[in-house]
Amino acid sequence: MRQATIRDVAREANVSVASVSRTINGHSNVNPATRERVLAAVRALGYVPNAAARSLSMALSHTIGVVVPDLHGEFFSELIRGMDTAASATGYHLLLSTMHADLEEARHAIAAMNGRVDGLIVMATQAQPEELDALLPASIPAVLLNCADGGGRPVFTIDDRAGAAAIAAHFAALGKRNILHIMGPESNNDARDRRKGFEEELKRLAPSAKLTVVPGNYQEEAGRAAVRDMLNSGNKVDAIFAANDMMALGAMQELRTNALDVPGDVVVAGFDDIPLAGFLGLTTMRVHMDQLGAQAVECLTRLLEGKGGEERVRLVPDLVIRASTEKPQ
Amino acid sequence: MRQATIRDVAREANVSVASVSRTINGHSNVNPATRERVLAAVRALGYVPNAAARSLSMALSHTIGVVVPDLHGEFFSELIRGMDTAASATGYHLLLSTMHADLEEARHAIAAMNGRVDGLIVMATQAQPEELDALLPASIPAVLLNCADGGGRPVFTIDDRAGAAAIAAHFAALGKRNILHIMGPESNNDARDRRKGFEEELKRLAPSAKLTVVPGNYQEEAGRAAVRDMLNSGNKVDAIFAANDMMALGAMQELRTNALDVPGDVVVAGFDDIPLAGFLGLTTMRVHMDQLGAQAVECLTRLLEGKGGEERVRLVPDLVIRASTEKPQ
DNA sequence: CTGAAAGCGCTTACAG
DNA sequence: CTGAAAGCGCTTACAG
Repeated sequence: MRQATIRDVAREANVSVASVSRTINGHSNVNPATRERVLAAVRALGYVPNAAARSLSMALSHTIGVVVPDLHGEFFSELIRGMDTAASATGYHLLLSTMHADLEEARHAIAAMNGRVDGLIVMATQAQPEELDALLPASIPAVLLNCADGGGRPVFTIDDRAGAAAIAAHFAALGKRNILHIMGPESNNDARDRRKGFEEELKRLAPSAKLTVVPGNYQEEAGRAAVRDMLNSGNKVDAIFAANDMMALGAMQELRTNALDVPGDVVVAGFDDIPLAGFLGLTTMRVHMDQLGAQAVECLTRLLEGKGGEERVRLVPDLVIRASTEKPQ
Repeated sequence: MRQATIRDVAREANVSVASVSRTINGHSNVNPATRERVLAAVRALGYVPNAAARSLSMALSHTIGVVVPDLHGEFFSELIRGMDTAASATGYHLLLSTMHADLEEARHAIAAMNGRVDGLIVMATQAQPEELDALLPASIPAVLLNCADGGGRPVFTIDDRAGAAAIAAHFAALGKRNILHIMGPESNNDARDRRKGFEEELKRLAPSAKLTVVPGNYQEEAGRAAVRDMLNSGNKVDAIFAANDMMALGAMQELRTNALDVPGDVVVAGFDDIPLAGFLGLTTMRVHMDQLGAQAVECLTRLLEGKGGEERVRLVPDLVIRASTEKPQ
């Protein structure tokens, strides 16, 4: 069955399409009697305005285009969920595309969004400012996620350095002085920032502490291997910070397998706060991806309403202390 | 900067908009020289067609509207991810809305999609067929998820009964005869189906087995409580099936706390295969929400292309045997 | 192979 | 308060 259009309603109510439009949109300059006739016709025909036609006419879609590398895992689902919450709270919708870390795909996705969105939220982590300029249409505002440099556009990021620094402060407060850091992949921005933030804060708060950094790959086994190597080398470590929870959990298990007590002999901390961390009592940094998504949407809607928007927001993760470290005194 | 339109391109290339349109859309009836001039103008102006205008003109958006109750948790994120994979493989986009189990919100979301989507995928689990008829526009096809009755529309569901039956068969094959089922909330469709499927298959394969069913609420603590009650009552159970993984994990922990061996004394199985289940070695049913989403999208695109579509697909979960039950002989 | 024109379903000055 | 008309940016018969 064909959807009724505004003309069908106008005919049914014996008025012009202009009057139907005014009634639908709640304009005040409509005679009450006319309004009633129109509303009756709307009900009778089950009329629902065509949003695409309205967008075209008003050059406004009340839709936000979202382009992310992937949709895999809690990280992205929380991000999208936060965006959805903030968007629907302000009457916006979400048009979703994945780009698989491929700028060509991103270009395609953004082209397909032209005319259907009022603004964009794009996570193109590795993109350079010039690439972003080529990618993003100059005609609509865009907010970036986890980009090093947005080339003047608002950027929202998780503050990895501040997060890692919080772990360093926690270790320092516990009096730990022989510390192992299991790094994430060297090629990974977050991994580098976590290491840097941890190292700098530790140096600042506990200059006498000894820090050993070993490579890792974010997998559980890397955490286990780091502990085995440590034990073999005879290095007397009293605290371990792994760049993510999976490696921290691997380290924790391996310590216990070797009859070391956590947190009695060695305290362990991770990063991300995956569900397993809560279940197994791992101290970690909780990353609020939903808040990041929500804030990005709010920034974009402010831009769309011409109310400006922050330049760069770094969302600091929360330290969640659990049984794998002691509570500070 | 204003986006260039097809008229700008036509002027720049000194042709009519019709020729620009034909070139853009790869029609064959364009003189090569004209085509080149047009393409040059497109490049020069950075022209990108307005997708909303095209949709309106062609009455085709190549977009699928997705309405789900929520975006929380792995369940939904996997569903959306599966949809995205299938959609982008066939050149479709996803317009996303959440309805929070509220039919009025769903109506609103669907109204906002009118004219912007070619079809709908809706998860309105509790909706009756008449409510669905009132909710869904007759003008475009819709595919339903996890609905008991789609009122003639295609419905895609997880086959909870078959999944639970697989656990029953597993227990029967292991020779278990004194069995406890920890149910999910009575009000929950899935929970009821899981119980029913388990009970029927057990009766069929092991008529002599004794089955005790106790209530639960999908929380870890309900699993623990069920085990405590069982131990207090002196009931000699040799197998436990919990309606979801969290309760199964609670039960497993509580058994071990009480010096019972899993799977030696009691085998335990859950449902869902959450990440924790893998980490802690819980036997469970793996639910492929991504496949469900992908199949729903494929069904809908087939409908859109007039190629019909299945009426009702029940996706059977996979039995994943881990250390919490023995391997069958 | 090409262009002028109508049409997709809306909104909004403009004139009355 | 109301309607005829132009316009949003496209596509597509139609005529040439």
